[in-house]
Amino acid sequence: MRMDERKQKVLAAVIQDYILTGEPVGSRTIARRYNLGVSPATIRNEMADLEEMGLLEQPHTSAGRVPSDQGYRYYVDCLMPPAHLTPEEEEYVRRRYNQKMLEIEQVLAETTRLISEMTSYAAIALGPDQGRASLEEVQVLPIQITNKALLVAVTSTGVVEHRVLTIPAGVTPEDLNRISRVLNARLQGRALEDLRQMVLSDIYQELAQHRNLVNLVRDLLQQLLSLESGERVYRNGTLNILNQPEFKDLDRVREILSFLDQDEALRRIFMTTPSTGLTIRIGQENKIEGIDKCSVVTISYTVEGKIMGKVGLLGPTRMQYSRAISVLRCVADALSQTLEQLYR
Amino acid sequence: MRMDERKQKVLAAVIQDYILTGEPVGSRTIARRYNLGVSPATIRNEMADLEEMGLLEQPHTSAGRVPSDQGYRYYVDCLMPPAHLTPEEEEYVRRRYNQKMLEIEQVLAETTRLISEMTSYAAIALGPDQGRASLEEVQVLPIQITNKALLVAVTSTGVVEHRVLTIPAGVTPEDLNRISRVLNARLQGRALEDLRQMVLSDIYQELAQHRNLVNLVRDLLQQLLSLESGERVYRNGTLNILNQPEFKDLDRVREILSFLDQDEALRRIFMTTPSTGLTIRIGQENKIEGIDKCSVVTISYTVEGKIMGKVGLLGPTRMQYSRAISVLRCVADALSQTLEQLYR
DNA sequence: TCTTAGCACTCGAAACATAAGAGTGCTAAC
DNA sequence: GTTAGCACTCTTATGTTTCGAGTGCTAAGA
Repeated sequence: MRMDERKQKVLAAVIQDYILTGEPVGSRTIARRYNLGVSPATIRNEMADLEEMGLLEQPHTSAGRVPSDQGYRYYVDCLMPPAHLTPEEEEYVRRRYNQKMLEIEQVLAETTRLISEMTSYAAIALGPDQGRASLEEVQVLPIQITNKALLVAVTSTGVVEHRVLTIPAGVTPEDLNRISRVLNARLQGRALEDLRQMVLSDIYQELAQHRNLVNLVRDLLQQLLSLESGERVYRNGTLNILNQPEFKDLDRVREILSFLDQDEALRRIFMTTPSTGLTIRIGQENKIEGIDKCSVVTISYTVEGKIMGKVGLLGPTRMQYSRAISVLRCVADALSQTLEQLYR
Repeated sequence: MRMDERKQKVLAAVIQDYILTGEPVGSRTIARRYNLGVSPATIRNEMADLEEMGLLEQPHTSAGRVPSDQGYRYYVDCLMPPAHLTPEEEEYVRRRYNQKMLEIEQVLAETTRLISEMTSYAAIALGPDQGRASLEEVQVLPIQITNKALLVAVTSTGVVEHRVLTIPAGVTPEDLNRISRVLNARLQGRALEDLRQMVLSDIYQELAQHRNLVNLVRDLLQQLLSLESGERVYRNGTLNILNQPEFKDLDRVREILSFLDQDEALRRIFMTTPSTGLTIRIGQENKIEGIDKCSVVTISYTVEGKIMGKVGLLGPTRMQYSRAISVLRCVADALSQTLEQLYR
């Protein structure tokens, strides 16, 4: 069956109406609201064709039509009018990034907040891969008073992590200083995920000459290896799905919320997404159990042209795709610029 | 009306049965399952009395009885048999705290995880008041490569916070060292909430002699003032409420989940609780909008006899109170001990 | 050949009716 | 004071009816 222009118009009308109202839409409604210049009967014929093509579905015989995943897909690929944020909204996004934020974690947290606020869907984000990031600075700080020290590590992605260590009696601040120097000399510029395979025994040899440092150094290296080396995950507005009329079923809600609660699950969303540009996954296209009634839109953000991570949102398949896309485009843009500055 | 022994037995039976099954319980059930040696008719009379006393309620004429908030209250205060964890469970709790955890934040996160796991309710915790904690260490670290520095602050509660700073060109590591020394000398032992009222201008004067340090120092002091100074809030297992049959209503679920989502709301829960020992708030006793169908049990944890913060849980008024209490007691105990060691 | 008016048909949602069952309160007997 | 008996109440489940929205088909018209 061919997809002539009128079919396209009908399909677009059905989807737009359904996205707007959430109710199955009938031929009469289309004829009335969108003046295509033909009668309901004609539209009925077209809709029957579109159903046969797999683009529309009928919940039951006497209901209107509802878009199928494929229908949304066709709409998104071919029919959807391009949308832009208003200048005011673009300005608003820019302002939100103009706050003083000097750490990527803060920036990404703010990003998810912004996305969920502007779309009313659940916003998610994936931080840069810490494993590939290199160590930029390692310091062991003495802490007065207690028998503790602080291991601080800064990676090239600007993520700061710390670990508290117990130091054995007799270890002096000078010892710690020496340790810091050696660690920096040996580890600076090395990728976190390479640490595991590196010959840390060298360092161990060099530092553990003194008896009382043996335990400390072992502990320290162990802590270094335990630094989070995957991509960190951010989320915001997950409770927004409670406002979607299609999720009035408790079991489904539980399923989705539990899903969004797990870092690993969110990583899986991003993993199965091509690493570049904007991606839209509609319903079953998500090969992931539990969100097959949802759509996921993601976009990557970059620094100096290199992809650093991704941000995205999750909502019902009945999503305002054009809105979602324009928000994500704008936000990813502003985010990239912000990070660009951050790393300069 | 007097509360004789038989009434107590009937009330206890009704509540225990209701907690177990979640269904309104009738006189027949009580007579069958709990052998009080009297007939359903007698029990009916007692239940009518208990209803008149405000301890039981009837959803409708032909349903069984359901405990009222006051009924639970009487049960908790006077009837509930004391419960203890099994030795295995106590051992399990101890083992969970035997992991290497050197930071209070980690300990509290693990604590909420443990509580929600053991009770299937939502676990919440309140960290120590950072405002009253004193600064134990302030350091400004140079970071190689970039034009950034790292402000690290450690408070007496063992909380570590960091802030990234931009440093103007020309500032040397020695400058930063000097700044660290001065800050430490001036601020060590001061409470965070006193910083605001302190004459920071002294420090400003002392440090900002050099032109190029002016901005940095101003920035630095500002960051110090921005250190989180309230109590941090922890939560875990909030989605457990989706499993409670009494919360099958989406609106109620939304209300509670949104509530639990806000740090401020959680603080309010703890604030309205007397600062010592174990507290149980049943239903409307929570003077807080949105959780008036819930019960909250909290308990404080201490270090060297001083109250540091609180942990607790939130579930339906139909809660296994004795279980909740014994879990919280045991956990709070182990938590206190763990922190005790941490601070030694 | 395409379009459309007309109409019978389908199916779900809502309204209503009925029956079953659980539990109560009351009364009178023990 | 206790309890058996019984009428009564109210919810839940189930069935029935009605209503309306929307369809598919057919035949007439352009």
